[in-house]
Parts: sequence; structure tokens; C-alpha cells
Amino acid sequence: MSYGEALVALSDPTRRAIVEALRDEPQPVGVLAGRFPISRPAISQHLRVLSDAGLVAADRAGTRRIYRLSPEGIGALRRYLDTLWDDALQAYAREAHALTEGDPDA
Amino acid sequence: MSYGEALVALSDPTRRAIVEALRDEPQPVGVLAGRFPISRPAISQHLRVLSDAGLVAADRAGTRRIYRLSPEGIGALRRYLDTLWDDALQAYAREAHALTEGDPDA
DNA sequence: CTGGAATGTAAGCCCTGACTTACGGTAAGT
DNA sequence: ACTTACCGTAAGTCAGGGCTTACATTCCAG
Repeated sequence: MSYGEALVALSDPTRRAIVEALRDEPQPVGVLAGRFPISRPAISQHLRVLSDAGLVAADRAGTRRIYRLSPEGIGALRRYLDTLWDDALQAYAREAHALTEGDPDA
Repeated sequence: MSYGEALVALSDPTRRAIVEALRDEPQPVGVLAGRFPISRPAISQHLRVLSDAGLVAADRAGTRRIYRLSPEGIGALRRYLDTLWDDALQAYAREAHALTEGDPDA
């Protein structure tokens, strides 16, 4: 049950933008920082949060660290939402049934 | 593209707990507030955020408001994560391919 | 129509977290 | 070995959001 960290990580718009940037291709921190109006350390801190949530991962290439999307955290979040989706549909179905049938409890 | 609001809404642990409580069955605000160690107005504020994100919806029953899960926001978030999942798998496949083949670019 | 129950809203406090600058550490180049 | 590039970490600042109390609103009961 680690989807909580992933949700916190993706709640920040800057971190979502970082994820969006990594959708195209893996990128080192410096290049990534160049795409945003904030400092490089701030990007590093965001990458730390995203990494802890299992949403991104880094591959070392000399002194550089190439970050890429990681299926780990994304998959966990996806599985959680799938079950939540099922429950939401059941609630919706009961609602529709109650309205058409006029049956308040069963 | 309203999954941003949903992510912000679900980033709070109390709001996630409210969603979990609503998975069992729709509940009025008062009953819902009884399950948490915070005040009732705080619950109302959380429900407001969840409602704006399309994660929950309310049905009026007299002076009560019965809240339930709503497929709207959950579905939007699910669709976004599906596409992100695909891109993450592609990145992972390229990574594995590069390692086994030793081909750094193509 | 008056009383009370159930809920949303307003104003204010306080703490978490996002950002900055400064610094430390590691790897490549000469 | 020295320098330079690239990156993570530490400490401090400041705005945003979650919580509370107080108030406004709506609906049913009598």
C-alpha cells in the first residue's frame, strides 16, 4: 500500500511537469532543470520525492544521472484506482437502480 | 484534463480516508464526521475539495446530504494513469533492450 | 411559525512543504 | 594532481492549506 506516496508526489504541479518531460525521453538533471524556471536543487528535491514514490528511477552515466519513468509506483497507483473505480461504478449502479425502481434499500 | 484536481484532493490522508469510508456505503456528513477525530466543518471542507475534483457527489435527503463515490474524477485519473503506464513500460522496455543488446541509441 | 437538527461558509492560526543560497562529494579531462 | 562539470544535501525563508470556533442557511417537526 504505497500509492499514498505516489499521490502526494503527483499532487505538485511542478512534479507532474517533470513526469511529463520524462515521458518523451530519459533526461539528466541539468537538462531537466533547464526546462523549468526554478533552481536545479529544487529539481533534485522533486526528483527525490518522485523517486521515493517509485514514479521515476535514475541510471548513472558518469557524473550524470539519467532519470526515467518507473513502472513501479505508477502500477501501484493504477491498481488502487482500478478497485476504487469498481466501487464507484457499483455505487452509481445502485443509485440508478434506486431511482428507476424507487426501491430505497434493497 | 482535470486529473490535477483529483491528485491534489487524494494527496491528503484524511481525504483518502473519507474516500475509503465511502467505499462501503454512501453516508451523510454527520455520520462521516463521527468516524474522524477532527471537527465536522473540517469534514465539510474536505468533501468540498473531493466534490470539486469529481471524486464524490452528494444526494440531498431532507436536511442531510448523502455523499457517495463519483465515477467522474476517478475515471479521469484512471485514464491519465493508463497512458502514463504505457509510456513507463516503453521506457522500461528500451532500458532492458539497451542492456541486453548493448545498443546505446537505437 | 417557532424550534431544533444538519450542513455549508468565514475568519484566523499554525504548521507543513516548496524554494533559495551555500556547501560537499564524485567523476571526467588535461 | 588540479580543475571543472554535474549532482545531492543542509539550513533558512515564506506562502499555502488544514484545522478550529463562530456564524449563516435550509429543512422538517410540532
